[in-house]
Amino acid sequence: MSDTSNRAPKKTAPDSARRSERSRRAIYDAALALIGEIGYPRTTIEGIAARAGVGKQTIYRWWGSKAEVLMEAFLDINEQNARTAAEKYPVPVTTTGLPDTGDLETDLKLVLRATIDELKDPRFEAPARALAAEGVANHEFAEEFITRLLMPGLDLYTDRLRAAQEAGDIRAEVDPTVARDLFVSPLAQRWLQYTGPLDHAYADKLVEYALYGISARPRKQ
Amino acid sequence: MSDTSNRAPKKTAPDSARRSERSRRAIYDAALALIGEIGYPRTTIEGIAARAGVGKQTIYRWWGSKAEVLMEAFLDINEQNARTAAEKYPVPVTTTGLPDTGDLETDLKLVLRATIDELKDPRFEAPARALAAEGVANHEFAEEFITRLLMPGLDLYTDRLRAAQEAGDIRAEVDPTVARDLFVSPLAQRWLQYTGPLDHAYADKLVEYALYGISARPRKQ
Amino acid sequence: MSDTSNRAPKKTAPDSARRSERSRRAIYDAALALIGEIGYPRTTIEGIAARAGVGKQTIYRWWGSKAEVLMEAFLDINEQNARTAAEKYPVPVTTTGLPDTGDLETDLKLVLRATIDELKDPRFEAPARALAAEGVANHEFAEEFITRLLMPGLDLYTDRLRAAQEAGDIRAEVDPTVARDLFVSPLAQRWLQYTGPLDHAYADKLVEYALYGISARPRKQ
Amino acid sequence: MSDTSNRAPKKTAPDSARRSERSRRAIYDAALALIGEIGYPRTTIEGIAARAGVGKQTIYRWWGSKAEVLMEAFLDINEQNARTAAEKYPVPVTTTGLPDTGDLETDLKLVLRATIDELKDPRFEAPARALAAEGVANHEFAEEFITRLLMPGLDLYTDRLRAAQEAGDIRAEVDPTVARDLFVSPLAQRWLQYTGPLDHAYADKLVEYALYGISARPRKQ
DNA sequence: ACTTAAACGAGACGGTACGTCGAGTCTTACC
DNA sequence: GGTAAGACTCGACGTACCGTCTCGTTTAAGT
Repeated sequence: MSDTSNRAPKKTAPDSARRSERSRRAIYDAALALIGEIGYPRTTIEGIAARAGVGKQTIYRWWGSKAEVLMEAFLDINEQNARTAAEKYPVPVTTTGLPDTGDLETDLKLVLRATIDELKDPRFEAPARALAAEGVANHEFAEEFITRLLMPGLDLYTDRLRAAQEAGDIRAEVDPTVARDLFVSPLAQRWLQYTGPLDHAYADKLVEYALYGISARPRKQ
Repeated sequence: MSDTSNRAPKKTAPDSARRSERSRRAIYDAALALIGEIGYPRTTIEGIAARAGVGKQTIYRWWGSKAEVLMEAFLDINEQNARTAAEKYPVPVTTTGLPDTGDLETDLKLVLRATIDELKDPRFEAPARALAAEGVANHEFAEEFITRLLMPGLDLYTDRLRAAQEAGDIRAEVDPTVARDLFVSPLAQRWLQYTGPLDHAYADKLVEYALYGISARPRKQ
Repeated sequence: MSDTSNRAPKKTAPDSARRSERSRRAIYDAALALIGEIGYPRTTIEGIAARAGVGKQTIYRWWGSKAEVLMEAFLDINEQNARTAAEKYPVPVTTTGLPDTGDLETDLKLVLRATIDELKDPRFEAPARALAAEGVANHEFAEEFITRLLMPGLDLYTDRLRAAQEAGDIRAEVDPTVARDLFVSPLAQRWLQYTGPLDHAYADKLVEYALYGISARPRKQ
Repeated sequence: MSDTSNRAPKKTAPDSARRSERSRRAIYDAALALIGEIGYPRTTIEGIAARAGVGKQTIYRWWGSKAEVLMEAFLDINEQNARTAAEKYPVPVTTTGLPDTGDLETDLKLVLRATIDELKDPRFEAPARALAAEGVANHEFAEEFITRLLMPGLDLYTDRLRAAQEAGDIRAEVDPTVARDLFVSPLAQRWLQYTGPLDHAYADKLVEYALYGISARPRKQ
């Protein structure tokens, strides 16, 4: 049931059974709070430790870097959200996947709009950007970031599109992972790089253009 | 016509007329070399100064941060490339814009493939990622980064698409900036976040899907 | 008995119980060595730290300035000398005070000669001058310098003179601290300001003149 | 015959005939003002130049260090004082020497008291201490300091004492330079090292003790 | 009066050290 | 053995001045 695998130990793996749950949570809380208040670069390990009422060594024992702390803090939030959602709905959305009402266009617009709303959540913004930036700059970190945080979200889209393809709503020769990028990447870039406004109208246009094409002429051949 | 005003002075603006061109170039070279060799985070202002054979104050006098140095180094490269290109071709590509042979699909594939090749250029990689990461994390920096480096490149796409629209190749009601994202953002995200392979086949698929849509059914209404 | 209070803390006083004795001695040694080798002004905190194999912060944690380090280095030497002397002689000189053979003139000549020899000790010269100079220039520092280093030495003279007065060797109305200056200040000035040769003959003359006066005529009244 | 030679040039001796008198005075004024306001160590060459409205190079051209500037500023003050005094009195004091009324004791008390008053002049204090401190720490500088500033003042005492000796007021075998120290050095040390109060009563006692001795017994032999 | 070369103000430059901050390691005392 | 606390070594930060080096601009001498 519980996670007994050690993560990122330094010398001799610490005994995670004796780990202080209290400190772990305090560290997550302190890290997220500080990043929200003073920004990621000015958030220091020392600052997190002091705010959490924890020794520095306790952080270094269990994590390899500030970025790792932040990522696990995020994963922890996800987990809690999932648990909370599970209480409300018998079968949580994040487990089932994206809604499938049979109307692909409507479903996609709905989900993209929701994604945009989530990206614009101010509590979410600062730490999420920090995490993304770390991933851009640091290949090694990116790998963990992608597999543990980013991909699970993207796969929901891929799955929904694959389902649509099987239902005959999407052309058979289309690669679902590429198709997924047509919807998701523009959102990602507008969020990451401020290349334009990120609103519901944008989501709707993306869905229309991607589904039916922008060309005024039929495909060659 | 172009911007000759001095930028980013500290206390009492230094006299840019007396600025040492020699030092400026040495600093760009040192910064790019170090970022390539040891990575952006381990590249320090002190390291750049030492490598460039320059006093630290000379860097702090003209730039506000490591990121600013890097950005201007990039702009400087762009300028030099433009100058070099101008010698070869009477009318440089970057001024004219993207190629317009009349065949939109072919043109787009060509340009996207070239963009991908450029993104994968190993000399380009490390500093460009550093710059992008800095932009993701730091809104203030992002603004300059976007207007001075990112947007000029994106606008070439927008312009080409607008031309296609005027030529009747793209539906009239399509927003060219949104259309542009269908091609460019997937590349951006795959490069920034390693969400999938970034190759010529990918570029081709993107163009096909975006131009003609992925839907197996006609648009509603 | 001795001074166990912590001194000169910066922000939140560091815990002197956990202080590294090893580093403290290394810092004293490095400071004295550097001052001897390259002189006081060219001796830097960074240099001391590097030579002592110590972080700069360790110096800044426990001392407020280069001068304070030097003074404590001196006090440390004094302490060690006292300890060493205590091993040789059951009752150390510095505790007993100046010799009192009953012959004031001889005693004073002996002690002044010894003082001159000590002042001319080459190991002693550079750091002692630096300390004195710092005291001349800086009133705040002077206070500590005087009470902790200078006065204890001077008081030995005052005490000896007071004893002589009680023995009837010195006129009753003479102020011993002023009398002390007649012997000590000329030495001090010749050492500090090079106003003349500083040798045993000088000491002898001082004693004779001060004890019996330079006037060829009797006192008025 | 007179000294028109340039002093302390750097590379090729500057032409002192073309020297700007205006700048020279401005530099003296700025140096003394700054030392009075913020203290000697925090007074910088750059600060003096800025305050004097002068280029740094103008200082480096004519002086070798901050201390040299200060010393010449002092000599300049002396000169001006001498000139001012010369206007009042036909034969200036500093040229004639100390007063010689025939009563040695009274003369010495008068002059020592005047010296003490001068030492305690607040305008005089900060720069004079700085100069003295520099002399203590730096042998090379000390030499100039002594010959040009200190000794001329001390010689007045020596001369007066020699005159007294010739008049039969002081024993024939007494060395006047040593005798001089009995009066002057205690003042110097109390001023330099704060070893006790420096007032008129102290001056009086010094004169009495030095003239007639502190011993209660006659000289041996 | 005109020419010309040096001194001048200004300040950018390559450097060194400052005093501070934080990283990551290590030690001590507690539980 | 994990923990809170914090001293330690190390290295970079951004600042302040150093002393040197151009730059024009006065300015005084010598034509």
